Amino acid sequence: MKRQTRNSKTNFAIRGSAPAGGIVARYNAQEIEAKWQKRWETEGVFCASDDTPKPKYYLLIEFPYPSGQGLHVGHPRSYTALDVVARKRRMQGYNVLYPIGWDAFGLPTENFAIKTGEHPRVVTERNVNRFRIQLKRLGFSFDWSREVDTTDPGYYKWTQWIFLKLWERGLAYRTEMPINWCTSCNVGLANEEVVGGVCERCGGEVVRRVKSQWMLRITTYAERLLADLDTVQFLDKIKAQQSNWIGRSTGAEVDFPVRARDGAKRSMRIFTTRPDTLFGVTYMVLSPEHRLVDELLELCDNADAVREYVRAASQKSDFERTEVIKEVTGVEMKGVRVLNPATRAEVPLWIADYVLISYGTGAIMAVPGHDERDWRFARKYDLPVVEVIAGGDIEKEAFVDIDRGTLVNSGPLNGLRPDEAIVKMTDIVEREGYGKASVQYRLRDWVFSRQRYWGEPIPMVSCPSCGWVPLPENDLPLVLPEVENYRTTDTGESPLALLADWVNTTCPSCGGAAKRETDTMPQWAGSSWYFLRYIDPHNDRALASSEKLQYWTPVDWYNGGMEHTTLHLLYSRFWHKFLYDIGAVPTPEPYAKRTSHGLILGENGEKMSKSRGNVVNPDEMVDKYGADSFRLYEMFMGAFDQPIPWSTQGLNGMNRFLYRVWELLPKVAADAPEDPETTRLVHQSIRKVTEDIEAIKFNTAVAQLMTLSNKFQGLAGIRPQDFEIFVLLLAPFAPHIAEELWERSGHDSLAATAPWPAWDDAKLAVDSVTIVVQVNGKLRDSFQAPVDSPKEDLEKAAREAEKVRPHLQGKTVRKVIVVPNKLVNIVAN
RNA sequence: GCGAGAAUGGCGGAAUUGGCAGACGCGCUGGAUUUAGGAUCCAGUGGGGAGACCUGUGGGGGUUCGAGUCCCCCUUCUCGCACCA
Repeated sequence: MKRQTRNSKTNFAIRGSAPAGGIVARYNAQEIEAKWQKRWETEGVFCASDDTPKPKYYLLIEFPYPSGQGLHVGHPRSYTALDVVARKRRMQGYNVLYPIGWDAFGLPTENFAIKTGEHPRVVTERNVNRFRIQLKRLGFSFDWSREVDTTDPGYYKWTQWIFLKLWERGLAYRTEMPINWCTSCNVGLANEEVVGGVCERCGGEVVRRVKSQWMLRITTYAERLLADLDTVQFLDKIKAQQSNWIGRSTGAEVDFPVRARDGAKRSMRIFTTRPDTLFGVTYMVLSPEHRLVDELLELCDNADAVREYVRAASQKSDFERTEVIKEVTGVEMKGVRVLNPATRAEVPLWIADYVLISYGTGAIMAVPGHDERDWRFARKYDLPVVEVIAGGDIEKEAFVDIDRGTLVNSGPLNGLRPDEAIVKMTDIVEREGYGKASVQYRLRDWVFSRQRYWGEPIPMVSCPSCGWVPLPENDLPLVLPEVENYRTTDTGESPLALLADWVNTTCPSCGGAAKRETDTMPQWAGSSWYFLRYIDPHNDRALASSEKLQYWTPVDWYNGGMEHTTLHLLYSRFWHKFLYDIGAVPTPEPYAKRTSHGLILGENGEKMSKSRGNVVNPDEMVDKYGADSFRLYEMFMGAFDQPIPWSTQGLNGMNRFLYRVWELLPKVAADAPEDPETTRLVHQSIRKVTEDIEAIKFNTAVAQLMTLSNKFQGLAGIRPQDFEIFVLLLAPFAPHIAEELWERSGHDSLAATAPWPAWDDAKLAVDSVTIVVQVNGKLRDSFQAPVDSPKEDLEKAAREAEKVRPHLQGKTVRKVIVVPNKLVNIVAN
């Protein structure tokens, strides 16, 4: 029996010793937290107002995917951080919008449905309910009245509407694209489901299957997505990732005439960032998927070998094609020659899969002397290597340095530096008419189709006479129909393809028989604009009213994980810019400021996951220690942007801290004397907590609160005004206990709506400072001196300091450095 | 390979216009109180040394009266991208 009692989940603090006098009840987190959560909710304290003279502040977190596992302790790190900011902003007089919703379409739910046969909607609803309960227990100041759900037809109506607008503007189109296909599950896989070249679930072989799919022309926005990074406050590393992903390169496109035995006029266009090396071209390369390969196939002397190479390349998975970097392969198109327009020399034409069809023009000029890949290839197939930039040793390796070297063997470019030669050659190419300056982006268009059930249906109809026809806006939302089976079909179509009644429809344009699109949208779709819906979540006439958008956009502060700082951020910026262009939103950028948090790892320092068995459940933590301790620990555990292992013992420490804070209450006394040191610490704390929250240094803000609490603990009596400031500073971090202490301090109003404390610079001033004395840079002594003492006084005092004199014995003082208010360093030998 | 970031006690981490290294917390040690302790309170806690002192921020150089902090070189780790012409 005894064992059982000891192991039962009870709040440790309840078992603490009775407080002095026994007047105040012991700290009971559960009781306090339930009480204040209820009061906040009944009074609607955290509902944002759409009609107030107050300045607005819009805080956004990445909305959660409601998985079957429920919340784990990693989720609340971001939510708590911005909750701290939200609560502080309200106290500072802002009208704060801090919303929450569900990114509920997606694979795990669908896979669960496939396994159990339960409808994804039912599963989603259950998961959302669980998440909601879990989040509410943590006391976040979300405006729950604005909750959105991407799977709600009232929501995805507008996701579909945006798609129609994109189609109208020519930004949505269809093309053949390969998908990942698991040969064992017989199902199309998302990239993240392919791990190490095999299916994540069954370990089966994954091959590429070409399918016609919807694409979004994000590349049209590449330049603006890059340039406008200058107009937003994203952490530098986030900007760097965005800019790397867009990957702008400048260079030139050059047309090379192709000579084949039929004598027809053809040319091959290439992109190069190094037009300065044009004189060093020794062969040309087409990617295996290039149009010219088909065209030239029958004109070359080794058609069989070429056909075989192209076939083999197409069989390779993406994984194979990119993984085996060291081994380059290719095949020459014998009998076909390419003319270098600059030198008039003929060079051979090769096909190699190190050239990608998806970048530039899918064809390159090979300069083995000055490009590593070309060098490797030339070595393997014994192709000539010509030096056109002196400065390296091209026998040993390609000389790719662009900052040094001199052009040689290059006619008009000889003697120039590479950077000069690039400019000059680009001019020549343009003047002579066989090329032009060009900019290329690494960014690819966005594959927008998923052959899945649990996503937004794409509102398009395929008509044999009209082609692809959009649904009229009035027909939106196109509701996801019920199906019997959630598996993709054997042909790789979405399960929707099996619903003849749904697929077969009439063409909105000509009224003839037509078929609906059966692909659905990717999970990225709903999450690309959700922050706009929070602004006006129940509007059925627009995605949000323009007045409300005018007031609330842009999001003032968006925080999320580093794992979403490329794709999600880029996609939503793209959609937002598009919406801006069609006049649907008032700002060109969605987020004014973006920060990111580090991952919370398991106690063993490894990534938290069910398979590793190191997942920590926040419910258990809250049961045991309370939401306030939990929130404090999430903020205190380490630098916000660093990954950090969880420690339940550390959380226990926060519980102890709150217990000590609670025990301060009986010491608060109206007649307590003012202690100048305490007053100074109070004002220092106001300043530090105020500034640290803005600087995302939540851990040091909490540490300052602990320091102040420790100071209070050492006093015989605490002045009420000092204690109340402490309570208000604590309120954003541990809001429940703060409300309780605020109430017990005699307030009827809420701490959540009290004004944020202001510090007084005059109170920070000190009248004496500690002066450190060094001899030859080593610390020997220290003494107190009045602020701003003259240098002479400090030097004199330093020379006479007790522990200093022995170190000066028998030495000559060469120099004395005096830093006012800080230190004296005596140099002697 | 490219890009970004990091390396400080037993652990998480503080400290950068260069000026007392280790704030704050965890853990640990000793003590008090207790029927009991994963409760609470008090004291201690980078390493070495009885001590005055010596030594110490991944490694090696440098600048400086003075370097965790600035400069050069190197090592290791984390994240993102990866044959992008």
